[in-house]
Amino acid sequence: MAELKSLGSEAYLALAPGYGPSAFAYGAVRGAAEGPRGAYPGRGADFHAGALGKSAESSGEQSGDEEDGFEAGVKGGSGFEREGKLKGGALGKKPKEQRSLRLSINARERRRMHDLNDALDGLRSVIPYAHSPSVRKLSKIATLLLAKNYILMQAQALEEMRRLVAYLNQGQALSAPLPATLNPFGQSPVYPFGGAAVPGCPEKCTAFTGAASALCKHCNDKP
DNA sequence: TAGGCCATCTGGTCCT
DNA sequence: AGGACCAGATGGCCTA
Repeated sequence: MAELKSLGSEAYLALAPGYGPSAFAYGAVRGAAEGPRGAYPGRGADFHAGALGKSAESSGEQSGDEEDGFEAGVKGGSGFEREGKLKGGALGKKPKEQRSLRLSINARERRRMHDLNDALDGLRSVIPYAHSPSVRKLSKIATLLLAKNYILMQAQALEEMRRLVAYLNQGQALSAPLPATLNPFGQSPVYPFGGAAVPGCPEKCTAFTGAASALCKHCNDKP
């Protein structure tokens, strides 16, 4: 599970059951190239011949998206469509109008899904995981679950920071224990005191948390 | 070959 | 009426 190295935190990897490390590993290992699939026609990516073949062999009604100016690939589709029928919708319209309307609706839906995928790509780009070309990108579900956990951990880190600042400023006693680490993602540690020891370390650090603070470089440098 | 993931089509529903 | 959103269905690709 080398692909998980970049994450470096079990808490961060605590995805929902079924989408945990094993499921995540699947998504991460498949290779970032993404292959022909996941490439949208008209988006500068090659469209796999299989889909085009399917398009040709199906009803022939789904060849595309004139409005978008590209030949839409066709995978799947309902039985009705494959039978060359247009069920429901656009009732009372001529078949040609029905088909035109259907193609328009399909194109809109395709654009909507592309926008959704773009947003997911944006989310992937800000999630700390292996963005290596040799590592397959996260699946959609893994992206969402990872993002959720990342947000939770960031909130946890922020809370510890606030507690420490409050303690140092006011000397108030804090009872709640702090997270063991603020470096869950294998990134370079960021210390709030510019890489220096917390003033008064180690007395204050141990008094604050009962153990060395993850926020104090001096504490973390100790073997 | 089975299972996972994905793109696409489609009809229904809700909103403007 | 038209568009956005959603969920189901379908089939292709890839990996174990």
